[in-house]
Amino acid sequence: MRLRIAELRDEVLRHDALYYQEDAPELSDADYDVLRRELVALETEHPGLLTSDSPTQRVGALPAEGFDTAPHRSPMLSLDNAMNADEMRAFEVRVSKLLEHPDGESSSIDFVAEPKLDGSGIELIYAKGVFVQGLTRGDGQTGEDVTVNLRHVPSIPERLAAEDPPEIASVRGEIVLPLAAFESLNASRVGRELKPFENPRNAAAGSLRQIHDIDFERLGSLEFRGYSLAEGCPAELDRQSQILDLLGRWGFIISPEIETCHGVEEAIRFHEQLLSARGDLPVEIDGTVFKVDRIDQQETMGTLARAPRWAIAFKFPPEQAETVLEDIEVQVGRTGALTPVARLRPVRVGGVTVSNASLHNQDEIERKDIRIGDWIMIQRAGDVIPQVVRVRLDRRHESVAEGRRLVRRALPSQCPVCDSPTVRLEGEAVTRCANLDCPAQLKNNLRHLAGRSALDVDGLGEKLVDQLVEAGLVTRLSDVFALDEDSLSGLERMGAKSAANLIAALERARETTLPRLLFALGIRHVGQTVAELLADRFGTLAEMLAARPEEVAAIEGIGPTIAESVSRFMADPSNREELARFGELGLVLAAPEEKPSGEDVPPQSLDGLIFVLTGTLSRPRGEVKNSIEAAGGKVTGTVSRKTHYVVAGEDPGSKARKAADLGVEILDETGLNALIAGE
DNA sequence: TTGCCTCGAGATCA
DNA sequence: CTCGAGGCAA
Repeated sequence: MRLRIAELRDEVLRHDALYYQEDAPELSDADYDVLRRELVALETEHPGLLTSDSPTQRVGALPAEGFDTAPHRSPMLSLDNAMNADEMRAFEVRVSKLLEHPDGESSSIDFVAEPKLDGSGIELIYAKGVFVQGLTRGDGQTGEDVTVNLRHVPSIPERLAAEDPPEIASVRGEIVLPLAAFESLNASRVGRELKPFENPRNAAAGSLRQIHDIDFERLGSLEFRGYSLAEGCPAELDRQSQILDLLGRWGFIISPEIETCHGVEEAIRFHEQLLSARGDLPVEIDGTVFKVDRIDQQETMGTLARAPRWAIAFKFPPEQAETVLEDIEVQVGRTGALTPVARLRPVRVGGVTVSNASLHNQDEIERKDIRIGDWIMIQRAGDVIPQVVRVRLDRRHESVAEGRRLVRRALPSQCPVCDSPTVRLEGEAVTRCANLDCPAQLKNNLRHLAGRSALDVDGLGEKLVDQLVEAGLVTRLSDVFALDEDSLSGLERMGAKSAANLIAALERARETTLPRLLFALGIRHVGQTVAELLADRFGTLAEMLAARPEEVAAIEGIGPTIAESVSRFMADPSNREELARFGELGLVLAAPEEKPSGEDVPPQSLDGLIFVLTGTLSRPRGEVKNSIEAAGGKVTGTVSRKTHYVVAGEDPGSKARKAADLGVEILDETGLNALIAGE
């Protein structure tokens, strides 16, 4: 027995090395799995023989903290949505216009229709046909490197089945957990006295983020389906449908339901058929994705910052459920706004259990005639946020109708937290607590100040903020910087170590930058963007405090509302005192940090320049536009004094004349390319 | 908004 | 063992 265990350990270690270091596994994942499981089983049976150097005990090869991040080869964008057939038709009109189709010819546009998989978006990189890296979507620019986990997903080929694979291929697709696998995985988890997963989507996304004790059963039940090739597409392919075929030949699973539709009406019919087949599919889907099939047309249309213009996600109607509105609670936000929140009898909808939903404001409650005790219909809109659709008036109980139970509770005239009078300004939907020192506002402001894009105070979370305010340790924002180990002792879950950590975090947070400070203050209408603008314009806090309202209002991108709010804040004596106190308590402003464009992004040769295109260019306009935007420039439609360059192709239109009139420089394509190249 | 994962550290019990 | 914080994904 001892011998067999030693043998297995050596084998597993050897294959680990082949797999992770050499990138040349000899065993299939399944065979490796068998080996490893035998070892685990024997060790479990004979705990006496378990040693710490066994590969089953090892976490070594994995990063100690979280996953590394890595940039995507090109941004992973999202898709525009259509919620109904009319929005689909509007999409088709946009497409036709961009392709300059005369009316009536639109039926000639081919769309590839693919089920919209409800999983987790992933990019796989193949170098010379070998799987080398897999990333989550992340923020679209940068994702988490989950390669180690993806190597155990059976439908991700280790090698592309290609004669002559591209140097680099970037295959994008979705990781899903098929329903059958979800069921058996949960059965097995229950058998092992683990909590079953709530829904396949979260189980799949969670599987990718495991870092210890890779769960082979879990990863083995995932499925990857490919849907695009962001890099490495052979030049002879000119349609999305051909790319899908290629991915299939390379060894990827492609959704079998995929079809090409001619024109929008056919697309709408496909979508309806898919909806009725939804329940019979092996994986969860939440709509249909339509892409313009021809790649030259995609290029002509181009891509916006957020999403390509040549694709759309036609979503299925959101799942709805009925439940009882048990109470309406009133929350006080950072700005003092009172928000009514529905407390619901928990109900499953769209794979999760919903028990809260915002009711937004008083008008909303009245418009829908929502009363405590009502049966209401809820749905999850836009994938995420639960909303109250309507009241089931036919199910309204007599006692609710007659108002014997608490009905249609208006937002109170007194703040539920501090009892100060509330106000609702003429023409505004929000009701506010007028007390600037309201503890609820203070708590939220403190949370905001501690947030990652503000002063970034590590470890200062919601519970701690509650305690600090309730204990009276913080009565205004600057008080956080007066905290010390002594004052913290006595708070819940606050031992010596936690206290020291918080003090250290505050010490780090004391050194910050002007934009972060301006954002951290929670000035109305000042988010990260406006804070940056203000900091760019004024440079120092002293300048900021000395700024005249007209100067603030004159900043490009800042309108009268924001300017008014900023000026008022800066003029307020108690705010000025607060700012001074921050300084006294050690807050210092360092030079502004590098803009996020810093390291990996090449220098932006066209930064801030505005272009107008005219005439026939050698490439589709969308392409030219993309390359200008990729270099940091902007392309607009009309020539004005703000235009920096007009790019003129073959027989230019009136825009070239206008440019000449306004004295705007005119470039040909050669000139443009030189400019992009940085000359 | 919910569900998932990880980490550090406090709380609890043998 | 449990909790709080933090991060990620839809």
